[in-house]
Amino acid sequence: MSLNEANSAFQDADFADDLNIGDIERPAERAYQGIRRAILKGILPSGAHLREEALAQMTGTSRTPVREALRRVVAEGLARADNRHRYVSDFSFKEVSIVFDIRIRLESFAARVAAENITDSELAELDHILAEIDRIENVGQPAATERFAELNSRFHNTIIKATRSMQMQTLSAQAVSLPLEVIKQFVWEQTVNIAQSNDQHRVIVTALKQRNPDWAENAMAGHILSTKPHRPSIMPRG
Amino acid sequence: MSLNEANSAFQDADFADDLNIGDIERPAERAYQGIRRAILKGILPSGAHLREEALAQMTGTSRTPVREALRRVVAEGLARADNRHRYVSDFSFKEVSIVFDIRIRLESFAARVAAENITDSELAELDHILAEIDRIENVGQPAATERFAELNSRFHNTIIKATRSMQMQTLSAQAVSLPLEVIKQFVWEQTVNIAQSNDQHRVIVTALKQRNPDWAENAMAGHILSTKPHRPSIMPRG
DNA sequence: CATACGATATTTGTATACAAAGTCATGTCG
DNA sequence: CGACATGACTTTGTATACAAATATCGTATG
Repeated sequence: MSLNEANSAFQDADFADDLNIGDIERPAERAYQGIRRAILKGILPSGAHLREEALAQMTGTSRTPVREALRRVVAEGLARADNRHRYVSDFSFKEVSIVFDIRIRLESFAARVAAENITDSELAELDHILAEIDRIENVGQPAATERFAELNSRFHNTIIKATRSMQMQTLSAQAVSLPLEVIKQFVWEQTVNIAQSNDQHRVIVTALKQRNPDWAENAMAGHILSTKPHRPSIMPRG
Repeated sequence: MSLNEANSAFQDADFADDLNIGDIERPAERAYQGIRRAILKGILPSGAHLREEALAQMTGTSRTPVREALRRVVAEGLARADNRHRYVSDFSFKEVSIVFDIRIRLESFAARVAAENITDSELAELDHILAEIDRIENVGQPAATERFAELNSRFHNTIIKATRSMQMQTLSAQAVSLPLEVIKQFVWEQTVNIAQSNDQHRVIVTALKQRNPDWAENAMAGHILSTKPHRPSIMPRG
């Protein structure tokens, strides 16, 4: 077994703590979150063979929810299907870089469409998120970064939802999940600038309030561009 | 049962012929292709509740492969998950239009990346596809349209593969599947111009041969733009 | 010594039984 | 008469047994 080293890592340990899935009741969700987090935390490294039985044990479920979770994980791009097996995707700098370039195009277009469809209550929601981000303290601490990641995610999702397009939401969810999580682990700790990011958020919201599609599109593109990693050296793997 | 009318449509009929899944052996593939085609052919109309047991009967398999197929269909955007149920997506003009706009951005970027990574053998493959499209006869006949759709699909997929990015391939597969199939049914019969389309293909290949990213990007954008439906009236549903 | 072959073990695919959750209609009580 | 509790029914969720496919490894053979 040439890929065994990848799995031997979770033969005898209790990963419920490590994966923070201890309090997730529904097996399908447990399996999904468990596999997802194991990949993102590097417990399941690039190229690791995702064996159903082993993952069922790891997440404390059975093969059925694991199989469904694997479908989702593959659809998200975190794993790839090959023949009948699945393997953890590689998160080389080149792959992450391309996903950012795709996000720039996808989300800036979303901002354009949103500018023409966003409701007042959604704009209020964005204002609220802006204020919450401003209130983050102890910048640099893991808790603060975590909090920002969550609010930032809500900010982007609110705009995507404001397009009123299910297809846009489906597609974006997939394009966004990879970098938002991978980068949170590898890049943000070192480079994220919450204040600067929120300044850009404010510009985007202003453009949306003015229902100015061109400006919204440009502002969103600039915002994502500014978070795109540009040095291969900051990627620890690949 | 308010949504029963959607399912009563396939209670007593034999859809194996209609769906052309008679010769697909593997249940998982049978289920997937069966559901997919039933949606695209309108047998399962927008909003129809996708019941596992009924679909298992329809495709001649059991619930397990149907559930996996439903995951794929949802990930592709052909259906949406809501609570614990799944429903056929709506293919309103607005949704199809947005997917085209996304494709323009996604695939033109793919062409840009491909220009820097494509191999000589892939360029030869593109030349071959071009020649095959030129050889299509009886333009206007369903068989010719079908043949063009297949070759056109191969043309676009070859370029996406030439980006050398798994993430690009994963994402594109989903963005492309919806319109390429839906439009084939509703729009192309009326508007596709094979000769004009292949002229555009030739320009794209020339740009790729010259390893000119800007030109490749622009040519691809123009090509997809020219196939985008711009009149709501040509969409029969939604 | 390399290779082809076949037995064995491993892994995924499929079907199905049962559990859980949600829905709807009915009937009872305020 | 209306609100709500109750229970039957429908549908999805989960676990598991078994089938099929594939990989692995030892052995025999040229």
